[in-house]
Amino acid sequence: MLTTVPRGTKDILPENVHEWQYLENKIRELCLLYGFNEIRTPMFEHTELFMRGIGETTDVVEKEMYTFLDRGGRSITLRPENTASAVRSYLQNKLYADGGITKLFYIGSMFRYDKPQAGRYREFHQFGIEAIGEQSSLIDAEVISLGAALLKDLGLNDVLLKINSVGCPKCRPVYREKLQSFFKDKLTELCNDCQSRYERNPLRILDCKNPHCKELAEGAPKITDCLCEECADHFDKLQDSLTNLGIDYILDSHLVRGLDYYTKTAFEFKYLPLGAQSAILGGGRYDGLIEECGGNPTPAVGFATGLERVLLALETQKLLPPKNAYCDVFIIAMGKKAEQPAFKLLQQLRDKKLSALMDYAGRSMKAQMKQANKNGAKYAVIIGDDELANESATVRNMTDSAQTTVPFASLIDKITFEVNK
RNA sequence: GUGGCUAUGGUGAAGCGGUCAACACGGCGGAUUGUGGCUCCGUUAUUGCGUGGGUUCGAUCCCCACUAGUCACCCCA
Repeated sequence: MLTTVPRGTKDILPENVHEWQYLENKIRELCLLYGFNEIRTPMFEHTELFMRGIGETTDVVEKEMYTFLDRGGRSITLRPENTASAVRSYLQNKLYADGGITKLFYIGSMFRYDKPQAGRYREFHQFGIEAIGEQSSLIDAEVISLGAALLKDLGLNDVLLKINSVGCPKCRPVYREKLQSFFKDKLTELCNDCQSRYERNPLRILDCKNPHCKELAEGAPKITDCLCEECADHFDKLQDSLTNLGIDYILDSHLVRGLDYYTKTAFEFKYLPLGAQSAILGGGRYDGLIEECGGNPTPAVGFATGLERVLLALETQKLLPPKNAYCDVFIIAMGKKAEQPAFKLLQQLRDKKLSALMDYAGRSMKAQMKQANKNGAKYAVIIGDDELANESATVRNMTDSAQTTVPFASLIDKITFEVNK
């Protein structure tokens, strides 16, 4: 126990952090380009925020939240996603006061008590964006295009964009009824899950993987045929925008998002080779959430993407950057007398912003050379008895093995010059 | 939460109911005087085979539980 991480968590080790940094850098670069600003909200919030925001009957809230009472008796929950928090912050800090649209993005840990498997962790990381305060379908298209651009920038080509509209409080109930009457006489044939979905959330039946349910669902009314005029228009315009931008998509009337707050646009980028975890980026519009959280009715749209899954996808495609060694100079001190002068030189090089390393164990020349090599040093600087006697160091270029003798007096300048050239 | 599979040194992995548990990589050291990347040699790896029980004269190899990983379902990112 003492030397084991809790189930579903993972160390990101030094040999892999560069992959995360690479991904995060790409994300920040892109968000800047699209005018999204980073926001960092607390890792935990009042439980109520997620219950209201995400929806009490969702799986996330019902069985996946890390909820506990703090010492003051408050019910606290580790954030299972960041949209509710972003909206809370938007309201609390009156970000709407700036007028117009508020464009936010976040990167951070989320927590869900799931059964872990590859690409699914209890602590996982999401990057997401939220555009709050604009109802035009252009912003939906912008959000989707940012997602598409990210995956494309990363080199991930074999992704599939699916879109759908889940309607609004006006037209969804109508559709819901139509669906129920469609399944009414098939009810007993549906799987157990779907039978309970029939009452609670019949839209979910369309999403069922059970082959028989799939069969039964064939010919079910499509929500896109039942949208109210406003939703239908919004959806049409979104498709025009996507086509206009050259973003390929497929319509999937069975695409239903898991969280209650979605309205109108729902979309998902899939990377099929990941199997059950193929959903790498998903989002949609949530025009009702801000009001649900106590604000004025405010339209909003956003997405979230699972960084572990993106990384997994990049790994299968061999798209991750290699870790590059970072060492300009390795100093080799031979013998006790050379130790302090070498140590001083180490500091002087670092003061010049050159990355420098040395060995402290008094190993053999050969062993130290090996270390220099392993660390990817560009130069090795050797200081031993001969060098001390001559007040000069031996500088070895590790790539072409050329060696020169450089007086201590000009050593720093010489090395700095060589490395920076 | 349900079901299947798996669990050997830092890593990848062979292996058998009972002599020192292969091999490869890695680490460390060496191949004449103070020199790396290739090659060769030696050495090392909680005297040990996830943890705890059981069967047995005896288990790393058989059984059970637990833990963890993995896959599928559920759901999601």
